[in-house]
Amino acid sequence: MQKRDREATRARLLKAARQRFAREGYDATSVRDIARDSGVDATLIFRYFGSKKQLFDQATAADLPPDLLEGPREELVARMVRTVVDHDWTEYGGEHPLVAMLRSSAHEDARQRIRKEVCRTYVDALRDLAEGEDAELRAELLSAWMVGIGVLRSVVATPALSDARAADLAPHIATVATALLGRPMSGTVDQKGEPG
Amino acid sequence: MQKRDREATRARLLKAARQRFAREGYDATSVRDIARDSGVDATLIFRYFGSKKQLFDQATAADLPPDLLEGPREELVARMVRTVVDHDWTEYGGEHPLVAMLRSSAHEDARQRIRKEVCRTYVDALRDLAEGEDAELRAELLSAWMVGIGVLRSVVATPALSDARAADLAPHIATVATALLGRPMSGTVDQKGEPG
DNA sequence: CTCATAAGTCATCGAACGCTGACTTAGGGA
DNA sequence: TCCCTAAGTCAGCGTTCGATGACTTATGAG
Repeated sequence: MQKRDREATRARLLKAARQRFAREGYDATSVRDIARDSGVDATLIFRYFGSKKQLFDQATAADLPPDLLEGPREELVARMVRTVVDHDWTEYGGEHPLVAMLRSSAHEDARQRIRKEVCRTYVDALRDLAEGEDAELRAELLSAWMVGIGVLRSVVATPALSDARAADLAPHIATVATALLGRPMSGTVDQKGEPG
Repeated sequence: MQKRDREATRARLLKAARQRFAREGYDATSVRDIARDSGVDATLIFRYFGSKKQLFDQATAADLPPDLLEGPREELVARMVRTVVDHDWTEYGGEHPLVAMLRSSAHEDARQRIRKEVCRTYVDALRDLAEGEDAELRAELLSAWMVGIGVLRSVVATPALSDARAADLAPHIATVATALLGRPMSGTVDQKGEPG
């Protein structure tokens, strides 16, 4: 028996909710499921979060926009791929939060969240790199690639991409990013003081 | 009042089911929704299809693998993009069937369907074109792009890609496909006897 | 027209859903 | 130790879900 601790209980609910919502989507997840997973009474969900919807919003709120903008510009795409491929997303049921949220994309709220996140994390950052007339379109095309890689990895589970690490993708990333952005792009992220 | 016609009623149910399941996913769609949309009594769903699940299977059964393999090999990717971007998917609620099925990807059955479809439609066809050591990986990377473009268009609804026609993407498709496959690829589909 | 049959309707089931208000219990300050 | 308060429990509400079986009605063959 654990001690009574409001914040710890809240955290356990949030963690279980994140995993359930990621793996099974909003509709297929019941508040009773989340309560059972976390070993917490279901009614506390409403006491602490108000409603299932508000729990979803808080559980899937992207608390972690990784430091994509830090580092050399020519490594931006490589850093994006690393967050999609190498990052540990076990907190989100092992799937990239964006891919996970696609499962709940029947609801307009979730769609807007996805839209905002994709634009903020990928398109906006890439548009600056893509110079020329249709910079927006090329930035979106490269963003589409990132999202597609995430989808094929964790939803479609296609053989080669599922097992691939970011390093395996590096040469291809460099080629495509360079071709699409019209400027030389690196496929790998330079690690300070790390042996090559 | 329309005449009693088993096949016509079945077809109306299938059509309504396709649109509902595509737009809102499996869980957010109730058999009563489908019945209301099609103006048919809900119990006929179980009489004609057995269960909601079997209706879903039949409604989303890909009856249309477009003739992707017909035509010049160097136009294969361009043909794929056309089916994603230019094809009229109003029968599926205006969204590409694969993207629509992603909404139901919480269920393992749907995931397997998606996996089979992606592999059959995209990866298998592209692997032949990608010569060299990691042909499989490059085929999957290009497939990921196709899927990602579909997702950004209809789920994320990013501005430039949503409005784009296949012709707008042509030069970029040619560039990326050529770079990834290591052989010259066309960005457009040559139309027989059609003025350029 | 008759009427057997197939097409469509109706009432309703049990289970699961999100959610609520009244209740019980643990735990630290006095 | 007492006891007030906050943390956690419990029974159950109203609704909706997928699904069933008995019923009614239209329709075409004879």
